[in-house]
Amino acid sequence: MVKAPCYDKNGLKKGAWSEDEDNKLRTYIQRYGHWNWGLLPKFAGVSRSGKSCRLRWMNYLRPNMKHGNFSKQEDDLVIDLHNKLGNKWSRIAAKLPGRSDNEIKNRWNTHLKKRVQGDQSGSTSLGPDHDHANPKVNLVKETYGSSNITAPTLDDETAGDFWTEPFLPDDDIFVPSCNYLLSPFNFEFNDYFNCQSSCHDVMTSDEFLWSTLDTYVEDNME
DNA sequence: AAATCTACCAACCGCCTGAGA
DNA sequence: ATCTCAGGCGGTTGGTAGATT
Repeated sequence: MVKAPCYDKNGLKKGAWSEDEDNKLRTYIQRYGHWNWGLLPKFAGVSRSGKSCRLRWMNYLRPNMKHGNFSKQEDDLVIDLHNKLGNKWSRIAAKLPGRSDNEIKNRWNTHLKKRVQGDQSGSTSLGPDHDHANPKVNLVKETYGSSNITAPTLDDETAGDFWTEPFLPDDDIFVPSCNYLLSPFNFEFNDYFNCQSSCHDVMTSDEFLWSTLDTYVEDNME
């Protein structure tokens, strides 16, 4: 189901993400945000490309991401939006809370495309409570239910921002007890790191970063 | 029980776009 | 006006689990 880990020519890891990598990336972004995807992996302590980190965050680690089966309402909304927008997965994803463009694309290619093709030669069988006139309403109903949360207006072009704006941590979010994660604003450590890494043309492993952190802590903390 | 096939989906790759120099 | 680069997007790949032979 997942790609086996391997390494590219720069020593950056590829393939499936480990739980440890997920935790490092999640923890870093929750604390400092994704201020620069290109540099973020180094500061977060993961041996991945910035692109890989961005993808992992956007598709899997972001808060409130749903995983698993799509509801009928979600399927209907994807079909409706695909009918209107075509393969604009990011725009479709902006209308589906908790679903990434990648997930929707996969859903379309593996299930919905066949269903739509089949429907063109027959009729659809939607649930009794399905709002045929407005599938968006179905999704909002299901997603928000009777909660007090106010959903964005799905017709609002800015609604996508509601789901993709920078994440602000709250008390419920898991944060490991590492007290010296790299901050882009921690210039003292940055200088220290650059000094320590000067003999390394390329940072080849996160072990190096963490060992440097350990050394830094030993040298600078009581 | 073993081999093969199929469906699924996480992740990668390459291209495009927009911002800044 | 042109170039560079980071971020984003959409198409594709490939590993795995489950189904089938």
